Amino acid sequence: MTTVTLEDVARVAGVSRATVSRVINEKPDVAPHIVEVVQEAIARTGYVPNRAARSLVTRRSGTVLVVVSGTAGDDPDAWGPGEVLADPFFGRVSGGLMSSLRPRDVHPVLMLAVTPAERTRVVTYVREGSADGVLLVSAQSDDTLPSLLSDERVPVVLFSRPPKASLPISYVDVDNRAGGALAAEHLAARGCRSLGIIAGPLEMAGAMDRMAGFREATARLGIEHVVAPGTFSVESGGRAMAELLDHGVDGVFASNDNMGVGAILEAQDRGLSVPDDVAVVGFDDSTSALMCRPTLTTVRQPIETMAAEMARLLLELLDDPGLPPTAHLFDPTLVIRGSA
Amino acid sequence: MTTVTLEDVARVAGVSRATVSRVINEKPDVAPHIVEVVQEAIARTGYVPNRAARSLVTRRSGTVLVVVSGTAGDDPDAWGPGEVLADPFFGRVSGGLMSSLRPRDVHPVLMLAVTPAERTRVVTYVREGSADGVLLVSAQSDDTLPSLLSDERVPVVLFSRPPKASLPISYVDVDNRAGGALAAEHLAARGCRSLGIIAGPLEMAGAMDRMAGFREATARLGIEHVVAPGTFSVESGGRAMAELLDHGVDGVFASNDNMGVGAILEAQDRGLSVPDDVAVVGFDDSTSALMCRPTLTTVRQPIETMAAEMARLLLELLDDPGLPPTAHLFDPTLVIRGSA
DNA sequence: CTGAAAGCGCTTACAG
DNA sequence: CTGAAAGCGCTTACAG
Repeated sequence: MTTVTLEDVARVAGVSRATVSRVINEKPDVAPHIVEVVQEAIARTGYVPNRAARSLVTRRSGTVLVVVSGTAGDDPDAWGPGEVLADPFFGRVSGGLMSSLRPRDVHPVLMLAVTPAERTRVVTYVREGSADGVLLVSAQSDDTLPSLLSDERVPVVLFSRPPKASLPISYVDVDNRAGGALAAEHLAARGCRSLGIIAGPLEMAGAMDRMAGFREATARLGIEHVVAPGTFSVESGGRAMAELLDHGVDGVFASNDNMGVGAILEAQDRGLSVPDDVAVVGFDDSTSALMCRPTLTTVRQPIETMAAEMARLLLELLDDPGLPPTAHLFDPTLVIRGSA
Repeated sequence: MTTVTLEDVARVAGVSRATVSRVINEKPDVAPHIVEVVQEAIARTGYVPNRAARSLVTRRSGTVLVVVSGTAGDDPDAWGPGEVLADPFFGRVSGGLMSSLRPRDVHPVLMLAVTPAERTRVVTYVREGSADGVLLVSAQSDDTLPSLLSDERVPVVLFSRPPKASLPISYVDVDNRAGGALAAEHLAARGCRSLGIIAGPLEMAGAMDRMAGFREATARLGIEHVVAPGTFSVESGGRAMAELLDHGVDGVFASNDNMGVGAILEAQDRGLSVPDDVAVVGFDDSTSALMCRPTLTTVRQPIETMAAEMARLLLELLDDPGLPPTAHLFDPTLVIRGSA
């Protein structure tokens, strides 16, 4: 199985290497009959272009880095990159990315960035030409990777707004503030008089924004609310719900669906009825929203669509590096089910 | 930002390109003081080796393909590659792969293979040198990709046993048969007299094996059982449970946790108590096992460990292509919780 | 222990 | 419309 090269194809076709290269890259101005002869030679020899050789001259790898970034933290229950992978959220993001990447024959390389060394590795990976750009799924707002990439002029698009608003970086995000408001308004419209919010990890901008939107809306509506901390896990949702129930709330906004499920289970463990004694609204519209009874009313974010747009933005940026950063904020929608 | 090359570093260090290359690749037999000078020059110039140039000569990409394969099917509820990504199962596999790959600085490229063209693309990708080998997460037993890769002599390791036992391919898998037996034995030991199994998609070898193991055990124990079909989704688990309950079963084995959750919800919707009226055992020990009440008793497969071993096997194979195919079958364990 | 030189397999001005 | 030639940035025998 000695590998076939351009040279071999050229010999078989009786033309020069340059001509074969032109046919393969579908350059115009090659005589039709030559194209035919060359294609036949390619088929007969089973030729496949060597990517490294091509990359060396085109300076394109045909690959983008998908980075899941954040710090692991000490809390094993925390929202580190490891957990991100196992969360259906990441799978949905991957699926969305694929839908934009596949048609362009660009492939995603997965990388985790938790330590400083790993963050440097991300930059190096692009520098060495192994990938053309970065799709960054960054959770924490104190993550230094976005500004690192921006400083190093690495083409990058973020999933979720950048830590510093001033950073010249493209991103997609859902309007988390509006989502939090949607939850508050729905609970109020149901007649809830005493609200609670189960916050997400506050080092995440999205969790912060959901809470801010919820707060603003309750203030506007003149309803009291109490806050309990959570980590986005089912268990933390249950613990937070216990706190909130001790405060006598009758309506709860869980900052993600997993915690919403935990909240429902906790209420039921105490013999309370959802939504009659306490109503619960989640966030995400993930598969877990259907794993409880009643099913979870939730604020939906269109993750697949957002991810697809994210990839599209990066591809655009690679085609035209001069493009200014653009942000695409998606509207959340309320999905009403049984829990509120 | 003109790119720095070996040549530049060599000039700064006052040595030859070859020497710089040796230092970078940590070859022995370079004078200590030269090593120092070169490292300084590298630091000062900010040099990063060009991966394409290196690949061109070493014929190694430092990358492996992670392929999720299968046919999409007509049923939107079916178990296609798209759903595989969103399933926590895949996330756990990714996490496991990472743990073996990262220390070796090998990076996974994700690829979906649903159509024949995409299956060919997998082979081409390795042929063109874009990846050194393939980690294949293949669901369906009629998948042609394993034999295609084997025929083309592409280094590959499967997650789950190959469709044809005769194929000379390395793989890791859980002993699904033993797992099915574990479930049957546990239900029997609990005193269940009339069992049911919610089967997975039977085009998947694993689903088949779980059922076979369950069957063998019930036969051995002299207990009747009835079968209902499922697709691995929560909803299909509920539908199947409805069928089984109509048959009056008092113990159910769901071939995965999602269906187990669906089964519990269906029983409860009918006013039945789990586990008193009907006991339920799942398979996987995924996060969803904790999203229901009672929590789900389940047959655990050590996915992360299996995936890590899978990657280790491929790396080994790449280092020594002559190695014979090896199979690593992992033992399932029963995790007893509230549902059975 | 170090350097000069060949070569990996492509693409792309440059002539013609 | 086509070919000869240079060059992309490395690694690796081969001498010394």
